[in-house]
Amino acid sequence: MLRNRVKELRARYSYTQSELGKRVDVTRQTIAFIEKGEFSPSITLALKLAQVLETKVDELFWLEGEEEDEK
Amino acid sequence: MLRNRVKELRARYSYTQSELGKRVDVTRQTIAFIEKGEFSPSITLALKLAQVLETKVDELFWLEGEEEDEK
DNA sequence: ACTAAATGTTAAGTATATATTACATTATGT
DNA sequence: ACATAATGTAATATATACTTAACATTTAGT
Repeated sequence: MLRNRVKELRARYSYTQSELGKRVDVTRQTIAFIEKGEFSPSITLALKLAQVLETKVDELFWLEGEEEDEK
Repeated sequence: MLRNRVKELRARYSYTQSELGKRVDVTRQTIAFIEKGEFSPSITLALKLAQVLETKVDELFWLEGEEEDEK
């Protein structure tokens, strides 16, 4: 399960979803999806987000709980 | 431009591409593509790789050079 | 030299990230 | 109360990550 702190850090900088999206070059819907945890962004986007939000990727995103694949 | 140290760290652990793939639950071709820098993996995969290779995502992957989108 | 394992690489398919458009709801400022 | 900005959310389309399968080349062990 992928978790993240994007919404929290975005609030800290008082960025709107649109503003943040513009800074990392994606649409506001993409930011919204990420904040809702609906998908796992590319690492390129994650790196840009960490850069803009002045943090480390490892502090912005992390894996939590168990994997559900029993493989 | 996305760069990474996967091949280097994989060598340090003497993992084969297949072994590493198995540990992070992708195929060896996916590992090969990443090592060649052919695409930008999901952050979920990047986190798993960092975990298995005992490093941080920010040390495994980084953005280099200028963005080519003039937008 | 032989064999098997590891890697390089390519093509075609599937899954999913991201864009675009659109509309509804909520917050903010006047 | 009104207008506008910000957010929630959903549908459809496109780009790209990732899989599967296959074959060729290189490497390591005997």
